[in-house]
Parts: sequence; structure tokens; C-alpha cells
Amino acid sequence: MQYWLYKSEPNDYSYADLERDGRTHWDGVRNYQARNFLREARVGDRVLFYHSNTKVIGVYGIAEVVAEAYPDPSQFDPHSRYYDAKATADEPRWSVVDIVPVRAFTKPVTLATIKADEAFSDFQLVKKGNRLSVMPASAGHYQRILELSEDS
DNA sequence: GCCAACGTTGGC
DNA sequence: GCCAACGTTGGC
Repeated sequence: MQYWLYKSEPNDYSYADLERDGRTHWDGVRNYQARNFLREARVGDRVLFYHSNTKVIGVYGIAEVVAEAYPDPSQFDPHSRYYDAKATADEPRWSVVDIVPVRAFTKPVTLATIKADEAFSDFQLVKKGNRLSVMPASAGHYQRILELSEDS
């Protein structure tokens, strides 16, 4: 099993939205490196669901991959904010995966907590200048996030 | 192929 | 709201 961290601005799509929907396709990724990570996801992989650009930044819950990469429908939709005129059905540029909620944290594991914990010193999330919206996490990172989510 | 200009991300 | 970091675009 692999582990990932997916970023979302909660104004756009929050963990609560995922729980409400029950399932979603992770669309709108428009960065090649992030897309390539999406394509590596396999059914059963676990996802740390991260809220960025908000008051309390951090991991709000766990999700699970239930469908592997397929073409992002929004790239073909001229009315979508994610429309890409250079993408065609024959040669799609962008991918989505489907995820479902697993567990919401009662309290988020904040970015400040993550930065202060040595277990994450090699985590891409805390590297300087990191802007990736989809990135791999190690099993150790994942376990440590779960532990921290249980502290109250 | 280089690189300046520009747009976006995302923490603070 | 600011701004550093960084990816993309497009002229040459």
C-alpha cells in the first residue's frame, strides 16, 4: 500500500464536503508532477486530506483511493474553470482518481505540529518552496499523523 | 533552447 | 493582503 497527501482549499472542497458526497473524483490537478503522482495511485492507497490556504492549515482526515487514474472530465468542458483547450479525447492531458472518506479527525493535525515534529523532516510537505498539491508520504509519515490525531 | 514576463500557489 | 517560490508561456 502507498500513502499520499492531497491538498485542497476548503473553500473549494473540504473534508466535510467529501463526507457529504460519499465519493468524489479528485479533479482540477493541473501540474504535471502532481498528475504523475495521481497516476501512480492504486486502489486501497490511503490519502491524507490536507486543507491549504485557510485559517487552520493541516490534515483533516483520511481518504482511500477507490478508482485509479482516468481522464479528468473537466479538461474537456469549456464551461469549467479547469478547461484545457489543448486536451483532446484521444490525448487527454489530465487525470483524476476517485476517493472515499475513511475517517475525519476530531481535531486537525496542523501544519505547525507537522513542522515541529522530527518524524516529518524528510516530508516533501515541509520542504522549502513546496507547492505540490499531490505528493507521496511514507508509511512512517502516515502512522505518525494518525498518532498525532489521537492526541487531545 | 534561452530566458524574461507573467500567473499561481500557499504560508504568514 | 503580501510576497517568495516556482511553473508556464512565448518571443527571439
